[in-house]
Amino acid sequence: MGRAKKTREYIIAKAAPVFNRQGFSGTSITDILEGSGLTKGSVYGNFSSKEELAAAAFEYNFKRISTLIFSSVERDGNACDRLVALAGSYGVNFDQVSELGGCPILNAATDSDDMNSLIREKVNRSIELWKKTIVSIIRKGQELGEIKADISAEDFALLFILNIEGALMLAKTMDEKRHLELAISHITSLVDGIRK
Amino acid sequence: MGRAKKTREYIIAKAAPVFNRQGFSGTSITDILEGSGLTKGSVYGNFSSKEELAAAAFEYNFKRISTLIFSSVERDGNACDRLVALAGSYGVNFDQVSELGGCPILNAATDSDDMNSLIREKVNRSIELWKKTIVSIIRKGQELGEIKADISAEDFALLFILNIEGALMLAKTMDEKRHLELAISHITSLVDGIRK
Amino acid sequence: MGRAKKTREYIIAKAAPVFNRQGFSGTSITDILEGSGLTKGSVYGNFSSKEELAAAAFEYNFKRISTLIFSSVERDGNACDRLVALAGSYGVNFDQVSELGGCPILNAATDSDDMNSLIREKVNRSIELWKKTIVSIIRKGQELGEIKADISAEDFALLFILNIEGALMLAKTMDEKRHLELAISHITSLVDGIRK
Amino acid sequence: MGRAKKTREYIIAKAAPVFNRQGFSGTSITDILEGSGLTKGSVYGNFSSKEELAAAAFEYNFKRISTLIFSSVERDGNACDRLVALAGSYGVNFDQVSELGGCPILNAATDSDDMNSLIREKVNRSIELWKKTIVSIIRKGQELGEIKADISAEDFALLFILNIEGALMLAKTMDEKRHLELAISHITSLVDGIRK
DNA sequence: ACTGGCGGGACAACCCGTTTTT
DNA sequence: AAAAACGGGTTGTCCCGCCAGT
Repeated sequence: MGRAKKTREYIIAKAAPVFNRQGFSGTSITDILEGSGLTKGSVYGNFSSKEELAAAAFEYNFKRISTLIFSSVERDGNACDRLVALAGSYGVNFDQVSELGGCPILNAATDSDDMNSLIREKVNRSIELWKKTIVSIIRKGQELGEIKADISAEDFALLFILNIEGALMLAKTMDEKRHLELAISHITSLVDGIRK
Repeated sequence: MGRAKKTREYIIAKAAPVFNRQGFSGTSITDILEGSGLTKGSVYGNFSSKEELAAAAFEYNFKRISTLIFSSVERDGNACDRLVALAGSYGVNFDQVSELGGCPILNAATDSDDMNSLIREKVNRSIELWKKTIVSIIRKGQELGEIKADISAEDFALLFILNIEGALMLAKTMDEKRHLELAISHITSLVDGIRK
Repeated sequence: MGRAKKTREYIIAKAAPVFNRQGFSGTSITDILEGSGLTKGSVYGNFSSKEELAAAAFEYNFKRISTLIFSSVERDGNACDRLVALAGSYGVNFDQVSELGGCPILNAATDSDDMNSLIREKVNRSIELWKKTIVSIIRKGQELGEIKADISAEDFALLFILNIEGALMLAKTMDEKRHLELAISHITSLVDGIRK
Repeated sequence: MGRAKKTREYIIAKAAPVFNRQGFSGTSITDILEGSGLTKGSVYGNFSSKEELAAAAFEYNFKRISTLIFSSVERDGNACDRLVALAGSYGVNFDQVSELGGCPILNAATDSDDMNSLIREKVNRSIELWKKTIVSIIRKGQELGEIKADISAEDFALLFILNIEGALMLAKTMDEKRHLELAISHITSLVDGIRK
């Protein structure tokens, strides 16, 4: 990685949790600068606007959380087990995710400022990516006869996501990790329902 | 209603959708003033700060959406039918809710600015209220033998809420009303599962 | 005193120390209202502008302090003794004057906002009045042969005033009552110098 | 001088007479901006608050007036002559001082807004400095046998200052330079009184 | 008739994201 | 790449007019 690239990455790493916690318009460039040794010059030398930085920060956040979540899911094995493990991973990593300001998808999707922006686009792409991952687990499970064939993989993936996101919101707002665990066990029983 | 009270209500009514759409720090007092005929004098004469106004606006939004949603649910009848009707009501009223900027609970809960504020408190109270309503429907159903007695009313209510909220987020972000309907039919099948 | 007159006086009495302490532009109408039970309506019903109120407040302050200072000076007796007593009176009443925010003449004269205003005029008239009082004491003393005849009463009066005012400024700013007492003893020796 | 330092100095130079004439709360940042080619950004880039700027402006004013006054006083020579020259310097430079808005010490000390502020502190330090200068002239005179040894240098200095300040106030308010001259000639005779 | 207090809107101080200069 | 300047935006306060209710 070149030096320029490195600075860019450093800025993003510093900006990411701040944007995730405070939202786009709640975050000022100065907020990001504080305690980072950065200067406005270096930020605007690397990003053409606050929005571009925020977009890069979102991607960084998403990748970070994704890595965290997916790292604890075996790459192989029974599809149902993998789904259960994936859901469980949100519970296991809840505290770490909270520390970074919560789920970046949930935050960015509801951060109302970025309507019509390039962030919105990235959020949608991220959800699609997430969905696709789940869909491919299910499809593979169906091919291997581990999951009922007449189940809509798309719908199940969506249900999975929406349960996690809804639970994350509730857990964070009400400060009740239990609510997330409730959703996880619900998903687990859902998975059991499609098991062949 | 006195003149002052009326102005106060008018300000809240004008501010509510703007806050709901743009979030707290994404909304400037000027945004609210624009096209409302209001002036700063009248706003700050009636509210001591932007935050106080935002809190009042949240309450207004919540009450408005609640009325919308609950008005289409029969006050009497079978508990399961009522739960299904309640879930369905989110689908029926989706467009109207969208017009107001989406679910105020979802918006306010994820609006990262209001950590530690009086809005946060109101959001939590609103969720509790919503939960309590569902719980009481279930409890009544259990008493009348319409719903299995061994079901946790609390957990079911939470699951209900988190499915709706997660779906609302997905539907809004991806502009796919279908996702909400998916959650509704999921809830419907969940209700069928607890029917006696 | 009619009721209207009474309200007017009450407003002035409440406003006077605030203006004396905070100056014209440093004082907001709201400052005066606070903790007085007054309302803006009543203020603007009785005074056409903030400036008019400030002018009335200055007069009130001046009269109050004058009364305080002159009340301890015998109306008759030796002119030199009366001058010494007058000077001493500033020392005796220093704490009370301080409580009201200091010498209104000094405050108003140096309150730079009221250049070209009706307050400026009132300040000048007040100084003239003060000077005249001292001049008349001296003149009477000269007529009665208590004071040297070749002394300029005007100049002596001016010197008297300017010593008191300068000392008041120093004493207040540096929080050293001693500085006022120094000026008083200086004036005392000055008086001794013109005694016949 | 670096560019930043230069801008800072320029801002202070522009702000100083405005603050001296209009007082702290009577001066708005916009007042300073007007006709100076300055922008808000540059002001707040160089000063963290209005108060900090006002404090810098006071120091600038004080230094400027001090230079004006003390430049016409010989560094050597008879102590009494120097004291007389110093007093006289206020008369000679009265018009120039007036043009800058009057004596910054008098103005700042009576500008009621800055109670408890860092300006107040600077004012006190300035008076102390002024006093010390006079005291050292006297002390030196006493050592050289030009001034009576039993005179309190401190008290004389205070008397000197308070006469000048009181006279400055009177002269400015009543628009009578004569009053200042009266004080100067009074000080002159005071000096004669301590001459050995 | 009068006064309490709501409303008006200009303006306050200060901060923002960004561009220009060094 | 950093520092400084920019100027329009932010929330909130100001003084004051004016109307509603006694």
